[in-house]
Amino acid sequence: MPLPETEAPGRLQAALTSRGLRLTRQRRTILGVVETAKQHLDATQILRHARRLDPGIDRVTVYRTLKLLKRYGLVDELDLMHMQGEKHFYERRPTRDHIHMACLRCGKIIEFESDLFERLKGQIERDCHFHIVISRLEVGGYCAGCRSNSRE
Amino acid sequence: MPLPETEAPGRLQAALTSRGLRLTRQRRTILGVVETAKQHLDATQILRHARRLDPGIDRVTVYRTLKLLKRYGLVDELDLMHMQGEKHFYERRPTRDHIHMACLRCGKIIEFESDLFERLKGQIERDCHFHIVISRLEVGGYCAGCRSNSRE
DNA sequence: TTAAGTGCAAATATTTTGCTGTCAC
DNA sequence: GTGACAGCAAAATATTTGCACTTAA
Repeated sequence: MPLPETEAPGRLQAALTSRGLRLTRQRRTILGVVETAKQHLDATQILRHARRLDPGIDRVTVYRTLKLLKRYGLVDELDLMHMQGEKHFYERRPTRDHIHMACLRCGKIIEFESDLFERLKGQIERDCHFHIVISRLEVGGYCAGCRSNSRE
Repeated sequence: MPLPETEAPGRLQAALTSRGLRLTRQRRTILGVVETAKQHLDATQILRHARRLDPGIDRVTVYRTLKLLKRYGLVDELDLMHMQGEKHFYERRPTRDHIHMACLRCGKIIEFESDLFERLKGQIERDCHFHIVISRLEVGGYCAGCRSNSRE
C-alpha cells in the first residue's frame, strides 16, 4: 500500500522561515526538488534537478542547504543499504516514520509504516531511558517480485 | 546490559575459507582488528590498528577487505547517525541483530537487543512478502546520562 | 603452478572551507 | 543597511581502479 503522497507543498519552506532562516531563491528551489521528488535523490541528482529550474545554482549550495535541512530535522538522510556506492539519499521528513526496504536484486525501494515500529521506539525510550530524536530502519533483501522470478 | 562479547575468535576467518576465499596475512590481520575492536571503527581507524600488527598493510587492502566482508555478510556497515562526518563504521555481524543508539550530546553509542525488533522484522517479511537479508536500525537522541545532566 | 590478492600510484567521488560579492529581511 | 547567504576556487576526505609483483592453495 502506498504512503500518503505530498502534503501541503511549501511545508518545509514555512518551517524554515518560522525558524528565522532566510528563504533564498536557491533554497526555495532545492526544497522544491526534495519535496516533489518521486524517488530518493542523492546530492548530485538534487543538484541536477535544481539546475533545470535555476541553472546558476552551485553544488556547494546544495550541500550547505541539505546540511541545514538535516540539522533542523526537515529532511532525513538515508543510505538505502549502500546499493549504489556510498552515496546518501534525502527525503522530506515524514510525519510518521517509515521503514525503507531495498531489494538487493532489482534495486527497488519500498516504504512501509508499522505500529510495531512505533511500539519498538516506545520500548527503547522506556527501557533505555533514551529520548529518540530521529530513527532510521533500513532493510536489505528480496522483494516479492524478485522472489517469484527467482523461482522460475 | 552488555551484549555477549566475542564468541569463538576466528569465526570470521573460518567463514571466509569455507567460501573458497584466500586467507591472506593481511585479511587475517584486518579480521582480527574488527573482531576484537572494543568500539566501532571506521576504515581509517581499522587501517591504523592493522598497521600496528603489520606495518606494510595498505589502505586499499583495508577498503577491499571491508567490501568483501560486507558482501559476504560477515561485517555490517553503520553510519551511527553521521555524528562525526560522513564516515562509515564496521562491526562483526552479530548472531542476533541489535539496535544502535547514538547520543547526539555525548556521542556515546549504546547497543540494544529487542524481541520487538525481531517481531517487527517478522511482520515486514509477512506483510510485504519481503525476504530480509540484512537490517539496520539506528536512532539518534539523548541518553539517560545526558538527559539528567541537562536538567541541572 | 597459477589465479587471487597486494601494494603503489593515480583517478574519482564526496564533502567541506575560505573568501568576496550579493540579496533577503 | 547589514548580516546571512551564494558562488567560485581550492582543499580535505573518502573510496575506487589499473597494473605489475607476490603468494595462498
